[in-house]
Amino acid sequence: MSAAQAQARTQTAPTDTQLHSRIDGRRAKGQRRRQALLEATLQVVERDGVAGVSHRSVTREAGLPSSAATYYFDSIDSLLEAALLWAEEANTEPLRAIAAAPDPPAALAQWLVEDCITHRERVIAEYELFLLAARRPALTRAATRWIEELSALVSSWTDDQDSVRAVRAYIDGLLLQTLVTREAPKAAELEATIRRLC
Amino acid sequence: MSAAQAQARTQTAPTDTQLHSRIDGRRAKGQRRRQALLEATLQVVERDGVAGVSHRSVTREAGLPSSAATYYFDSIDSLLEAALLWAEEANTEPLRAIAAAPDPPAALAQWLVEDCITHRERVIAEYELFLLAARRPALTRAATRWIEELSALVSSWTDDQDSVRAVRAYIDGLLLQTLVTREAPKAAELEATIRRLC
DNA sequence: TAGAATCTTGTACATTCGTTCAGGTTTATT
DNA sequence: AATAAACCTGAACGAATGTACAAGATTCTA
Repeated sequence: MSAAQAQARTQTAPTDTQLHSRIDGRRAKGQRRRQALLEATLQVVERDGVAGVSHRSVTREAGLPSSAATYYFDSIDSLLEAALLWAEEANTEPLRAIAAAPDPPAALAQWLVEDCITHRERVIAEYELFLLAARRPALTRAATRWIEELSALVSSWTDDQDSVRAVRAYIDGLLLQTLVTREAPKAAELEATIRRLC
Repeated sequence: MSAAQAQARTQTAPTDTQLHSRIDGRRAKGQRRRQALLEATLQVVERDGVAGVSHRSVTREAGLPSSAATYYFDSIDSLLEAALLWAEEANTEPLRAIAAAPDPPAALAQWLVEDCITHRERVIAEYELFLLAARRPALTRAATRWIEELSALVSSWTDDQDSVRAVRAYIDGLLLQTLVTREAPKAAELEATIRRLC
């Protein structure tokens, strides 16, 4: 019952704001809290990994009552899905800037290296959620978003789809190994390999 | 105390078999059970992910009393570490065979594609543990093993270390994306990209 | 402002978790 | 065969987990 209610609420929320002339304050608060839970979830994943995510840990992080997690999200999975989607959306803007740079491959290489170093925990969190999608179909759509955005960027300077796939795979693999070995990749080498693959 | 005892036991076990003229049956049994716990751990990771690994789930899988997990391993981490190391060792033999094949890049490509399809859960499990190493330094050594073995193989047909790193990263990234998107990679494309990177 | 509708949460429940250790069991030694 | 040493485990502990829902709080409507 509770799950079905939450589901219905989540789905009707967007259309409802259009039906009323004025925004329903109750719904608005709900949206704000949903957002807070997403940020809290990402914080927890960064700090303790996906394994650290529980209704209680997330709500504690967000400063909300523990029952709020059950109330605003059907399940932990839907919370993780939304969190991954939101995390990937944060990459949209940087990727757009890179596409507009004078030398996209160079800009991409530099951004990746910096991201890995200054936001290590965040990148680990993203890959944990990414890999989790291999098990939970509910997360697949969110995970695919990263793949698509990266593809779109690479496609802006090459038309060969095999090359796009290759660059994409190379980047994910390099980041993964960087996270594990703790050895920062060299931007120059990264850039050179990207060019070699196009 | 218990942790220290287990540690000491683990470390002295191998040398002890050399000290006695006959194998100590007690130790032998311990080794057998330790191995059983490793296999059980990998089974659990394949089925339920790293999150599903607990003292109880592993011992249940192995058909041993729940306290056995605490007895034979200091912690869940050391159990996971040993399991990852053991899992990677299972790849040693196939990689050696590939190195001896008439066309290593082609053999590698084919093996990877087949592995991804027929042992999907197993590969997911390996990458989960691999990524976990980014958080747990105790797992780093085990994770590095895969990197080193793959490097050794690629090094057998190219001397350029940049190329070795690139191929390694490409392979890991491709497998990762394959697991997430559930789209099997084409061996021909994989092989072609590997060659392009050398 | 009163009442209705909706949203929110405190609380309780049954499970599962990691850990501990006294006591039992197995193996080696004499 | 008897003793000693090492190995092993059942049972119990407090802590943390997901879930459910009645009661309370808030917001809208008339």
